[in-house]
Amino acid sequence: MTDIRTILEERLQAAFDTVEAGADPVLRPSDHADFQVNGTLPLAKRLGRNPRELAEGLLAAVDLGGICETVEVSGPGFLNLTLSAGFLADQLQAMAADEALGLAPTADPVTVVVDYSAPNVAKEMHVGHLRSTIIGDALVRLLQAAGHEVVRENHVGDWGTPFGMLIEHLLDLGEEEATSELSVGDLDGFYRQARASFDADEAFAARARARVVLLQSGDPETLRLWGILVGQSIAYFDEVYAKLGVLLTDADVVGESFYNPMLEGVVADLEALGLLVENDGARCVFPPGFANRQGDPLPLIIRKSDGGYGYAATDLAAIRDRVDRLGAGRILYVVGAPQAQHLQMCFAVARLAGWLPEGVEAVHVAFGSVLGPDRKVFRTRAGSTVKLVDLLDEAVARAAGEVAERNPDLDEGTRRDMARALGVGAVKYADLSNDRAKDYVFDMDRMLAAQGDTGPYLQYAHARVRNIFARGEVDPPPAGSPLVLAEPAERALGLRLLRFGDAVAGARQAADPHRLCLFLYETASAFSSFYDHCPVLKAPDGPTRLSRLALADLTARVLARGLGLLGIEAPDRM
RNA sequence: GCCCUCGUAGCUCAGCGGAUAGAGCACCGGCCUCCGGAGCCGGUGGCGCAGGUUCGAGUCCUGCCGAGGGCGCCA
Repeated sequence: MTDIRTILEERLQAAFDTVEAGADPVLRPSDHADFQVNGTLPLAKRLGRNPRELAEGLLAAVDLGGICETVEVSGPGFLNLTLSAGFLADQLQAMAADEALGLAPTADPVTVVVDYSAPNVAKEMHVGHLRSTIIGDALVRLLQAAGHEVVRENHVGDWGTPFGMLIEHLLDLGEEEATSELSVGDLDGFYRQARASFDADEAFAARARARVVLLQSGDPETLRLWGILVGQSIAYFDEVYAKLGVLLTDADVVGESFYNPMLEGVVADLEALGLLVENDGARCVFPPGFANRQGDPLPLIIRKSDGGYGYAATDLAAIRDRVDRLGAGRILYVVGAPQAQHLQMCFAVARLAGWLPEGVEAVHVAFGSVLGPDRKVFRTRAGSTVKLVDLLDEAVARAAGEVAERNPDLDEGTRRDMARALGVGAVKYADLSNDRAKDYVFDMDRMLAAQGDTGPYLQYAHARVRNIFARGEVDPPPAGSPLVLAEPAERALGLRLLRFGDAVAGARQAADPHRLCLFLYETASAFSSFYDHCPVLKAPDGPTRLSRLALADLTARVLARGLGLLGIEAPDRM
């Protein structure tokens, strides 16, 4: 099926071309009609003509027969388009018959590498990882749905100086004891103890430093111990991912250590290109356009004065690997906003070195911080970071209370599934429905509220639709069933549903899931209004009943699919 | 000091250069002859300040004020 927007744009373009070839009609949704054409005003300005007269002329020239009920010149010279109910009904019928709900695959699929989540070995996942993981997951789903080849990369922090003390702590505890501690997910406890020994015990610190050297020199026994830490942590991350219901698995882990063998080449090649500058013993690149607080050029440190590699070296190696080995046409970094400058510098250096060719896009999909009620970075009352699992468990537990109250008749397993879908969905939706770039205040009461722009409200709307069929013991009408949009609420819902493709495309192009959230909330609202005003099972006649059932079914499918693209479940009951 | 992001209703947020700036929460008032009231319908209330570009600015540009973040060997 061809979406309405495309159809309208084609017809309008033909009319605009008669006045000035290529003039953009600037078609937009409107508060005053279904769509409005804004392009008349700039065009009139350019031609020095009266905008209303020009609009009148275009109105006469444009062929919208069978599509629009009315087209009129309005205000200073806009064209207001009101679609005909019959056309809308036909479009909806086609959409309902389409498995993909009108979501068309992209014309130019590329390989997109999405770098997200990135927890640290032997460190707890916290709310910062929540944002990266959830936003990244939604973007992966949106891109896959468009037919892009998506490579998920979880850039786990599995290398660096802290591993000296972590390995020594592991030895002090004994392998078995350490393994069991890590397997229950007390990662922060493990890390804290290691840190404490390092700070308090000089002998331990010396062992830790020696251990770093062994690790970096590839000592087999040290690598084996390191592998225990990494393996246990990744197993733990997998549990968290499963709890979150995201697509990431341990197969997507491409840790920092993966790039170790490539670092020497990064340095050598930068050297050969003449980009590397020795500065205070460190080897740096100074990409143009970056300055420090004195206004001097800002370095990207590739190799530290102690001979170790900076994380910039790893990030550059990753870019090369993604372009050369994975064939990336676009790389998305779902990373917090504070790292903007670092990433921009890496991209700049990669461009200078020719590792990031002209046609390959590198995009920092930046996001703001999660704040506590005091508007400071979210922490527990004790001042430590909040464990992601604790947060999820609390959300699910609260949802479970709600579910038990409303569905005392259901068996425990079903209730548990519902509570999980509800609790996790609430947390995800709250995060995704905010503008990525902004900080947001974490408020569990609000995200779990059943009213307002929340996950539970959307899931409820979906469950309500599904329940029409369960309660009425009817199946959704077969594909191709005719629709009638007689009531204003039917028309409003129908028009809303037809904008699904636009909403999905917009969210994908801007890498901004909150646009899809907004659409889904509006859809749920439109459905609720429709459901209140238009009896479905008790419709006045057979054709109306069938049409409303078809509209209800399409609503359920759009909500479920839309939520699915965000990584949020849509249970049939709740 | 320089750079980046953000200032929209009491609170939390939408708003793709277009008309009278929209929601939700809270508050006030309606709707149970109703298929799920976790709902629907209505009301009160707002673009940080000052310039500029434009036919038209919440949106783009400049300056100021305010908040957060970044600014050479942690990732």
